[in-house]
Amino acid sequence: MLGIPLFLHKQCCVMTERRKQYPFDHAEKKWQQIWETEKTFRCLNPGDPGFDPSKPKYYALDMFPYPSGEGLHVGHPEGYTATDIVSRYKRKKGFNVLHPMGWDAFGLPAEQYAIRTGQHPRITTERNVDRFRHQLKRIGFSYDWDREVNTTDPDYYKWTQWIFLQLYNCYFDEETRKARPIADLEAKGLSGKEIDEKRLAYVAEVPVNWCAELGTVLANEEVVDGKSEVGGFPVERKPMRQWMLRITAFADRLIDELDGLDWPIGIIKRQRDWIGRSEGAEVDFKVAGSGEILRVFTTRPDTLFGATYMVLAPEHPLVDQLTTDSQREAVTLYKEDVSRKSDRDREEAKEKTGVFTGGHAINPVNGEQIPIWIADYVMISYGTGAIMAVPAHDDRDFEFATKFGLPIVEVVQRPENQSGDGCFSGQGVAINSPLIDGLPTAEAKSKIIAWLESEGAGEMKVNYKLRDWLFARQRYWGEPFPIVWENGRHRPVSVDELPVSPPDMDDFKPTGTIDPPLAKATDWVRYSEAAMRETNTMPQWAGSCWYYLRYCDAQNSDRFVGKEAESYWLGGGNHGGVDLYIGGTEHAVLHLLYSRFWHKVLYDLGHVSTIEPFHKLVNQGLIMGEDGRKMSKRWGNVVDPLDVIAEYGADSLRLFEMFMGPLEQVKPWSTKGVEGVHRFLARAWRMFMEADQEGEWKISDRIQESEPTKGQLKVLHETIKKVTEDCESLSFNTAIAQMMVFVNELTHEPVRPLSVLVEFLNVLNPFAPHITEELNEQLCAHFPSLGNRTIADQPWPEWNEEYLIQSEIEFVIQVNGKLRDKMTVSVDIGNDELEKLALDSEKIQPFTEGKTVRKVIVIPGKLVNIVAN
RNA sequence: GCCGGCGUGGCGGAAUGGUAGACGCGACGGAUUCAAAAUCCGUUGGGGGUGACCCCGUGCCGGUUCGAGUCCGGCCGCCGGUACCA
Repeated sequence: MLGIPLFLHKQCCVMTERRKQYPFDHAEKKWQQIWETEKTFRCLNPGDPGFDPSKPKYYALDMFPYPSGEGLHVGHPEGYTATDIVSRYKRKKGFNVLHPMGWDAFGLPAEQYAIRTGQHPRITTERNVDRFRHQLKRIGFSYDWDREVNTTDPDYYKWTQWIFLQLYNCYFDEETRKARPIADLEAKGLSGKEIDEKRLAYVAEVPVNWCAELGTVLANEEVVDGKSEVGGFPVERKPMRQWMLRITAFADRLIDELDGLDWPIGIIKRQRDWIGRSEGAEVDFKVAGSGEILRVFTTRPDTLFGATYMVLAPEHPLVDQLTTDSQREAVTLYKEDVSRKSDRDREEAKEKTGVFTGGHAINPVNGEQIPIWIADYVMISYGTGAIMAVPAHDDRDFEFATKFGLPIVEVVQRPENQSGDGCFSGQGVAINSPLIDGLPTAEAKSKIIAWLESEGAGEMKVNYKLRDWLFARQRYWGEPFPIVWENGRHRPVSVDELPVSPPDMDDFKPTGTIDPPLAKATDWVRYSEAAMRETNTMPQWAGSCWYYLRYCDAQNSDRFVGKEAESYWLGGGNHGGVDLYIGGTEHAVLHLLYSRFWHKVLYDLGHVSTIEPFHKLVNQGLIMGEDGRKMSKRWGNVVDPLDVIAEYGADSLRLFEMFMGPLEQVKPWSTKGVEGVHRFLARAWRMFMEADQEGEWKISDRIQESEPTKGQLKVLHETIKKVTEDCESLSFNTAIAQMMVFVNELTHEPVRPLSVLVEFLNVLNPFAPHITEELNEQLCAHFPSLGNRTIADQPWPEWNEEYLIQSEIEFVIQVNGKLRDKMTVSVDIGNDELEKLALDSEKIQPFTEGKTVRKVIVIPGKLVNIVAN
């Protein structure tokens, strides 16, 4: 195995040599070095020396990555390349462009690694960040690295904690629908306890997904099949004291204020669905033979007369009290049964189950007694955990009633055009409902709600699927809360104590109890004689909620973002907010919702100038492995951008990322495809350069300071137009195709006018910044008339429609919509003449012979269609 | 089940209701070469014809239109999201 056959080895070297069709390796490193040392893409803020206030601003943002131990794969730079092209394009269009990058670096993997190895998460995090930064720099992105942020940096999380204190120190005012300082409440004379109940950051005892093995609570989406997603450890539901954020107060605004946003409709819809607003009524049912009241939520109060039984969630607090002795055993068994089922089991159960409690409730509209059942198709976590069952008009109730032989009473007349029997859950006209008979559903609803309200038996109610945000984690590697506890009460630390840094520890293992690892740092926890520090940390979402704000003014040590910087980068322009935000769909709901929530609070408190943070959002599609499977270690199909760069160069990588297909689409990686765009760049190179006898590259003799021909101007201006429009619409794949067309044409020209080639370098530059700068430099050295300049500084060229006009146009002649002939005629030919030419065409004759020409349609500049039969 | 998105050559993909398949990959043929690689030129949706040309073709069925990949209705398939939300 030791002796590698020599010929193989040799062939291998030859392969590498042959692929370097132009000296990309040297040129790319050179220009990256220049950009680094000269801070070419440094972006100035208002007030900075040299800042040009006359330019419009453009903020192009990437979703910043979690710097994992694996490094980037070629999927990551897809969105980054898109924003980088737009950034470089906009700079050339005369914008001040903010294009930053940073690290979402708190998180579980670094902590898990620390638990296994004892190595401090700061060390691994730093190493991973270095690797990510190195990879990104090798791709040649035009980030302003002076604005790099890292959520684990004390200068950063200081302000994360500061924002938490803003949330802690304000409440939601129902009247103005705005966050207000709690000073308002103090002025009104509310007690400390009453105020604590209104804060946007509050403490509550809530059931959580507790994973003892990981020693932390998990979000619902981190629990799969009743086990932790990471490690597969058992997860149990248990009530725990937790920090919560009152996002539900903003539910309506989070829906309504989506309106002006330029987001994919799918994402808007998912946000709406997640918030899950539904309008209806809460109705009180008295429990027969006791003073208890059972409250239910329904979106169809108009069907109240059809409620033939009631169902409580098995976990409902009144179940035990309602259960009669004869049913007690069955109820207890059922509850045990349900508690053993995982959420997944419960969801997948096809057959409805449930038991009768023995108790009865009284329907407020007609005084009828209806049986009370418990069943696991009713969830304790939604509405009131109890429903009135209307089997005639609800599919689930219908299924349940049919199975258990419960009565079904129709109270909505289905419209005549909708036939069928069984359950009807649509809108119709109320029947068998004395108070509302004959009314269509909408009116019936409002009348019955008015009646309930007058009787004190219910009220209109809006329910949301959205829950308050569980904001605490039992972890080490996260932002500590700037909170201390004294005599069972919490209070904030003073702002000048920020940042509250995590203590240095060697042992990051979970404590084995519900106490977070920070509890082990007893010196740190003891804040004073009487007060103890909060030992929970914030979830990873916290740092990513506001990083786009910090980029505006990343070095500011007095404020989370300077007022002027914030209002310039986020407030200016036609709309507010980030002008372009590109990232994956995996953040369609949570990250974007949480960010929007914080932003709105900061807006209400006067700290930011827009109601929404992200004006335009685009999701890039996943890049699959070459085998069509998702890129993962498991399949061994992961492609490292650095390997691609070593073989074909960064420009080829960038170009191929964009050439694969539409940005939003899922598409597979292809090494052959990279070779394709690499060949294109090599052809572009050879359009400028040729190798002399010694194999040295020099400017081609065919490039001359000559007048361009009409044809050359035409293809150039077509290219400028196409690339400009495609940059605006993010259709980079077709922009590249057009540039290929340009190179194919110009390559064949015996003389290539300098002016034409220079403009081409301008449009190619945002896509392939290294090769274009290198060629430009060579041109400048050879043609003194160009002066000494860089391509990135040159303005984006305008296209001239005049050059696009052709003197002769090829017309298509159709008979009955089918292509039969083509002819080339002068552009200024009249429609009548064209029509005549078409009818007289020899090739057309056979198709019109013996037929009557009914109509001739002439589309100027395109075609003639003869209708004949 | 429900809600999105998408079905176009061997493959990735182009096509303001107006020449379907731009551009790229692959394949085939040729030039160059001792030979190869690289490069350059040509062909490349299917079928028929010596040929000029002809017929068929954008998942399937129907509709609107002078004209449909594109618009409308109904199906089928794939991908993503979501799930007893009362």
